[in-house]
Amino acid sequence: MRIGELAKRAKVSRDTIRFYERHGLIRSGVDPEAGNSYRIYPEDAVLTLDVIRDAQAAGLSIADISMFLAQFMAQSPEAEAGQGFLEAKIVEVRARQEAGARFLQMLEQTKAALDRAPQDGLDEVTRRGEA
Amino acid sequence: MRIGELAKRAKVSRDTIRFYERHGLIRSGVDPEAGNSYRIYPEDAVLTLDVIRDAQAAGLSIADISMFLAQFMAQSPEAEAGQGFLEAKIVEVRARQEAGARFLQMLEQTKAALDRAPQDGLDEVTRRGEA
DNA sequence: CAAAACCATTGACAGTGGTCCATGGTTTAT
DNA sequence: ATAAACCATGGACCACTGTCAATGGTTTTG
Repeated sequence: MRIGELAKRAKVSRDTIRFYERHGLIRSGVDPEAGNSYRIYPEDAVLTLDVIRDAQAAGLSIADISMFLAQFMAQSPEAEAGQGFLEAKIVEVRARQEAGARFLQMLEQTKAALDRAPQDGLDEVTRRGEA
Repeated sequence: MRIGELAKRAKVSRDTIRFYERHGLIRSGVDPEAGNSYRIYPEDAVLTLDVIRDAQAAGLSIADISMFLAQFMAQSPEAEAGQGFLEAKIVEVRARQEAGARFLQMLEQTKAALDRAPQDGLDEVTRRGEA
């Protein structure tokens, strides 16, 4: 498919796709039949873009995601080097998820306290936090 | 305490503390006794910096965190306005946590597949993904 | 067939989250 | 009392993650 359709299906801008492609997260080719310079993206590029979104939510940088996708796609037996990378990212992401979960609880407790007593402070949460 | 001690205790740089302060995430005063311009930070600034870290892990921007802290500290009954803000952030963070968890699973599965068969592709994960 | 819609490439621009440096003052330790 | 360590302020600078605009070519559609 061409960039416009991919953009629409994956809900990202064309420019973002080009940005990712420049950074090696997405690959494309050209149709040799057609005499134009239009890039053709494989169907699974949509899925790749979904993965990129999730990876970003997990806190990975573009460079990280590029590494990950290389490992993930790895048809070639060039693994080994990236073993440590995956392990490191797992540790990192787990920590970030835990921190995020902690903060989510604070958000929820804060809202709950404010719902309960919209006109005064929220000592409850603060006291609970001190436990 | 002074900025150096806070920096050490919270494990952030002095410049980062100043950056946060400029953006309203941290507050400080000066000791009127001392004739200097050194800023004094309250004990709980350490905790605030911890919260900031977690909030960033949850994907909040500095502006968001500023809003949140204002709600959280809210001694004043100026709540109401921020009710919707908290709700919105909760929804947002939950979604991000789920996406992050999804990606973490991919990471784990990819590593597992690579551990199992370091020299060939990782069709298992791919096939599982297609379910 | 002409306009509208699409595409590629290049490079400038923007917002975010810091970091660094220069300058000059203050405190602490030797 | 002097050097080392600390502090404040201001502004320049940085990496990252896009976004936009200009230019010129291609396809689709009415």
